[in-house]
Order: sequence, then structure tokens, then C-alpha cells
Amino acid sequence: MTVYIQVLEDLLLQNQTIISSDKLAKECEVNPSQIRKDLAYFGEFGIRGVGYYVQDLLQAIKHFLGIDKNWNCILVGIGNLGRALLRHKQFFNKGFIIQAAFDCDPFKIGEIVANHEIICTRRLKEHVKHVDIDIGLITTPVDRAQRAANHIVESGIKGIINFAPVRLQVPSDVKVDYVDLSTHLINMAFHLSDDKK
Amino acid sequence: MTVYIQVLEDLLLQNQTIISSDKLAKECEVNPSQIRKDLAYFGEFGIRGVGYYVQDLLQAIKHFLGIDKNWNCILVGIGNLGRALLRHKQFFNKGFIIQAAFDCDPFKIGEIVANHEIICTRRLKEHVKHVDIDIGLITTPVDRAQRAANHIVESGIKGIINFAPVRLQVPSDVKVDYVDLSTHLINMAFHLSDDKK
DNA sequence: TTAAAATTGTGAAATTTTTCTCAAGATGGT
DNA sequence: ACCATCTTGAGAAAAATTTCACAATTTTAA
Repeated sequence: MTVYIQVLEDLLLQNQTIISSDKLAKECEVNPSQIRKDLAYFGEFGIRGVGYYVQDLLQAIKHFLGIDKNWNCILVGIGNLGRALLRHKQFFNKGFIIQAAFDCDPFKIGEIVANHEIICTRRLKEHVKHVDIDIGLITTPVDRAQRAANHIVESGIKGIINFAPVRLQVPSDVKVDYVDLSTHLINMAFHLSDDKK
Repeated sequence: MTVYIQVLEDLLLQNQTIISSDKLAKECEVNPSQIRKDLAYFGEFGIRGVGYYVQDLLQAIKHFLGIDKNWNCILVGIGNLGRALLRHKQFFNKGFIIQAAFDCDPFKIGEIVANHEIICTRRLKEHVKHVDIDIGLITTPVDRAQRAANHIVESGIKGIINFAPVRLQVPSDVKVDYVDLSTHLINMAFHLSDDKK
């Protein structure tokens, strides 16, 4: 789905107003039927004999995915990756706003990174009380990730995106999404192994 | 598969020598049959009535995936994310070694980040000639990503991991893996939308 | 020694996902 | 107005994936 968004936004920049499932399929490197099924899933947006209106389609997808409104996030763990995410402006454009940044290292607390003052993780719950936070991002080292998750869960947040390569124990009503960069490297290594041998 | 590695390495740290598919399934949050199928795929490693030897299994998986040897990488695009990756030591442990870092910004060239001197992207090909590089990582802005990909392809590298949210045009013998952080945020937003409404 | 309990490997069944096919609707030219 | 050409939507078919069920094998214990 996000691939569609990427490609459609690109088409919009090129002032293309209409696209057929065939051409969109080629751009996204998938089967045309696949696209039609996916797009039909949330309503009839195509016009037979014509194709899809890029702008309308984009809006429909975004609405369907819930990214036509803003989402409040917090970030726990201000290491290299944490800093990169804080400084990364792309998220704002897409409606994901980092409202606060936490770390448990006393040397980091009070430091300002990309307009965010780093706050002690132990004070996470009280800080979050007054703002409605949707998503917690964990960018701590492996051995701190579970503790970070506990703080996030305790403060009532129901979505966690975990960048630390470790499984987290959370209540069943909290959704965890795992982001593991090394998985991508491993997949690539596996793919390239065929050639190498 | 990488989830198995994560969990198995964790078990190894806990000095657990044997694990059954049932328990491993619980840890990985998947079906026990799934695990047995996956593990049987590359040989019979379990012992009926007993389970799997953690250490042997881990080694077998790593060998199967091709990560029991080192992989040489280069990084193109020294922004926030690029710097974070260069400083991230976790990759080294897993056999992925960043051998060189490139950027086309004259102000960045010559700068040293995490022991890497940043080299002009135009000189990528000649620099790579003498070392056998397996994987190119792209962490440029969107509008530079295709050019970075071209440089990488021209130098004969067959694997690209692209962190820029844009599709790349490459010859069919070059594999591209797309890493898009906002995809994870969007998935989470979609999941949480059900509750929010 | 024998029986009960544990656990894998694998064929079969069930489920999900992907692809194919084509009727139905839209457009453009004659 | 009519026909040829596009292109979607959706049911059917095909393919892939996941789960079930159980024989085969090992361990434990009486």
C-alpha cells in the first residue's frame, strides 16, 4: 500500500492526472490484478475504460489508511538512530509528529536535539498524561528496550515500534511492530548467496 | 527467519541448550508447525522426542542464510540516517562491514565519521574496483537516490538496500530491497485507526 | 522390559493470496 | 449511431502458505 502512495505522489509531481492499473503495476513491480483488487477493497475508485484519477486515489488511500490526520509519537532512546529520527523531517510531512524524546542517561537529559529537550524516561508517564500520544518509538539498546516498553505501556499507549533487535513482552491490547535493519541485510545476503556459490 | 535468530541467540545467552518447537513458537509468536516446516526446510536438525539443540540450530540457520561469513558494504549519502548507520556497531557483529562512505556534498567530503573518511560519490567506481563489495546502502535524499543507484550499479555491485522513499530503476540482475520507516508508522496508524473510530 | 510421555517430520486439509478471465462500462473515431 | 479499443470489477481458477493430524522416534519411569 505504501508503495502505491510513493508512486502516486511521484506521478502527481509529474502532473499526471490519470493512471491505469497496468501502468501503475509496472511502476510498482506487481501484477495489475493485484492492484485492482487492492484498490477495489475500499470502494470503487476506478473508471472502466479510463483508469484511476491519481489525486482522488491518493486521497482515498490516505483516508483509508488513517494518515489524513496527525499522529502523536514519542521517542525513547537517544542514540545514533534516535537522533537521526528526531532530525528526520520526512515524518512530519506524513503526519507523524514526535512530541517528546526520552532517555535514561543522566548525561543526555536536558540536552536539546532538533528542538526537543531530552526528558528522563522515568518521567515519561507524567509527561504523556496531558497529551494524547498514539505511538511510542523504541530506539534504545537491546538491554533497555523491555524497560522502555514497560514505561510506554504503563502510560497507556497502544502502539509500539521497536527498533531494538529483541522481542518485547506486552499486554495483548498493545500492538508491537518490529523494525530490524539487519533483517534487510540478511535477506540481501541470502539472495546474493545463490550467485556467490 | 531472523526472528528465530534473535530468539535463539537470546536463549543461548540464558544457557538454554535445547528448545522444542512448541516453546520456540511461543517466543516467536507463531505456529509450532510453521517452525518445524521452516527448520526442516534446510535439513533435519531436530531430534524426535527431544527438540532442537540451540547452538547447532543457530549455526545451521546462519549458514543457510549465508551470514556465517562477512559481507562488504558501502554507504552512499551521509545525512542523519547515514551517520547513524556508520556509527551503528551492531552490523559488524553480524558480519556486515561498511568499507567506505560516499557523499556528493563538497562540504562533507573529507570529513571523518566513525573512522570513515567521506569520499566523493563520483569516485565511487574507482574506489570499489579493488575491493569486492557485495551490498550498497543508499541513505541519500529522495532526489539523489537514483543517481546513487546508478553509481552503485556501474561499479558492478548486485545488491542495493534503499532507505530513500522512492522506487529505483536498475537492471534486472541487480536486487533492490526497500526500507521505508514510514511504512511501519503507517501500518501502525492503520491498526490503531480501528480503535480510534 | 514395557508402557507412557514428549516431540519431530511430513502428507493431507484448510486457508489465504495471487493470477487469470471475461462481462460491463467508457472513450474515440468514422 | 456503431464499432473497435481500453480498462475496471469481480468471480473462478491456480498457487502458495499455514495449520492439522498422526506415524515415527527418543526419553523417562515403573
